[in-house]
Amino acid sequence: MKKDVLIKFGKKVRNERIKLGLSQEKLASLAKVHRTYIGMIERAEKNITLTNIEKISKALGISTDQLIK
Amino acid sequence: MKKDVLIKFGKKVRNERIKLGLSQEKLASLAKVHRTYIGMIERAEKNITLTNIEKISKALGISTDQLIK
DNA sequence: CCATATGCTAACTATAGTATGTAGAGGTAA
DNA sequence: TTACCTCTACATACTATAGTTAGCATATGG
Repeated sequence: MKKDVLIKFGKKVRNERIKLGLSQEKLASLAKVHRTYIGMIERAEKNITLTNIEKISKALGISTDQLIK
Repeated sequence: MKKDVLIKFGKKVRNERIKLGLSQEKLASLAKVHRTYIGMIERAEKNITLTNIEKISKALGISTDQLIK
């Protein structure tokens, strides 16, 4: 029931986060979203909206389309 | 209060839709979403989720990241 | 006149996003 | 061992809003 597009996105977020040596909590505060929300996104449990995709991509320092691709 | 990222996305959708000569209704049925929803997206009135971004990009025949960029 | 396309409102249902708390894994140190 | 950390998974409940649907308006073209 988990959508491929969400799984792929979650993996991308986790990879980029770890690459930067950030904890979920650090990334959350950078992106100004809740701590547990980052975990949910990485586990593909939530269907993220475009504005939050943008927030997270900025926090990760990469372009939005790069994070989707 | 409308977010830039949503305005940009809406314009992109409208441009691609018109380029293909599709009405909002035709695009909606291709993407399997409601007619008025396409209008709302193009007018940046809704904060679209990743799964719907994918639906619409597929209906438009372009990649998801292309539609975001 | 009629048909097609779009904007817009309003109401509703489903779910995104927030927040708290608990538990467990892994590391470090005494 | 035991006692702390830090990080993450996960459950739960709540609030905000995404997404659905119907209806009515206006514009344009046949």
